[in-house]
Amino acid sequence: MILSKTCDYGLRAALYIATHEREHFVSIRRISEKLQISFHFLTKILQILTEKGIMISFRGPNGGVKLARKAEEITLLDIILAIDGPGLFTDCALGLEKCWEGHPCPLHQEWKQIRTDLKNIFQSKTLADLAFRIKSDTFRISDLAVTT
Amino acid sequence: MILSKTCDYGLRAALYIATHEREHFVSIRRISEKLQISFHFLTKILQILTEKGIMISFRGPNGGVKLARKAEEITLLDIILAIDGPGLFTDCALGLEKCWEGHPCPLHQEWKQIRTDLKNIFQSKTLADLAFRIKSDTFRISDLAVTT
DNA sequence: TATATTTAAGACAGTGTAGTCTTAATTTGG
DNA sequence: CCAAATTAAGACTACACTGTCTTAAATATA
Repeated sequence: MILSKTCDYGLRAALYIATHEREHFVSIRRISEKLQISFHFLTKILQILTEKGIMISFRGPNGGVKLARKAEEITLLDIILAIDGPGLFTDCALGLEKCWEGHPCPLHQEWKQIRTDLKNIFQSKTLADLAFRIKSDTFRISDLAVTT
Repeated sequence: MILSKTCDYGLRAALYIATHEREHFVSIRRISEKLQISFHFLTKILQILTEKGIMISFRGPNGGVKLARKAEEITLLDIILAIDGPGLFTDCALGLEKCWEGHPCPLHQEWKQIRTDLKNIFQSKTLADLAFRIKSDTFRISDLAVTT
């Protein structure tokens, strides 16, 4: 698994929110039901994104979470870095602690390229980009169909 | 972490063996000491590679393990598939079970390309390719220098 | 044949991720 | 002010991955 399950859920939830932005808060209960993710678990994940300043939360009736910035300004990379950290984009393919230009593992150059490609993909896609695809109804963020 | 630690260790051990091929068996104890990997843990990992037909083992004095085929004929992909399985090259970026051409997640196309690139890199590199680099002494398979 | 060497096999423990549950704090609306 | 709704926080459980240890089986050699 490239991304942790926690991160997968975080991304899916962010995409759900991005496709339902109407200036108000979306309740975590609703997201968890629509995406079939454990409510309590999702709450903890979204707390991380709130702590990191990617989302804003609000308690009480009509509370929930919403994106802290416009969906056009949040990339998948922002969310991945917040939840899984930068390891995916920095770690050695063979798991060596000390692997750099001057002291490379035998896969270093090729791996550097893959890591760059990976980072570029996640950085070049915003929540708005993918939300657009989801709204076009041919892309999905859950194993089951997601209704409004 | 892209590859499991078990897989990282398996790759490093295979590369060590490939750089020390002299037709005879290399003891796991020796590999574990040279690469600073727990002996018992490494034994279990190499048992997997033996079960999968990638290595051949032999018990008793002067026993150990060796490559079942020539280093030129074993790719990194062979070892990764044996230990971690094919998930890295098949799984959806968002962790969806049901994500395919007809029912893609919004990152499907881009992700497919990354998975292909990943697979190509691992498939195009044989143990011999990397052993050659290691012997040139500018590449390493351990955080510490590896002596003969 | 006896002993030392080495892998095989499996039980067991430690750690981190994933997931559940309960209680507290905040907010709205009657 | 009170009750309901909702996130925050933290304790707790389950499971997989990582790592350790012990015993068994196989092999070489003296």
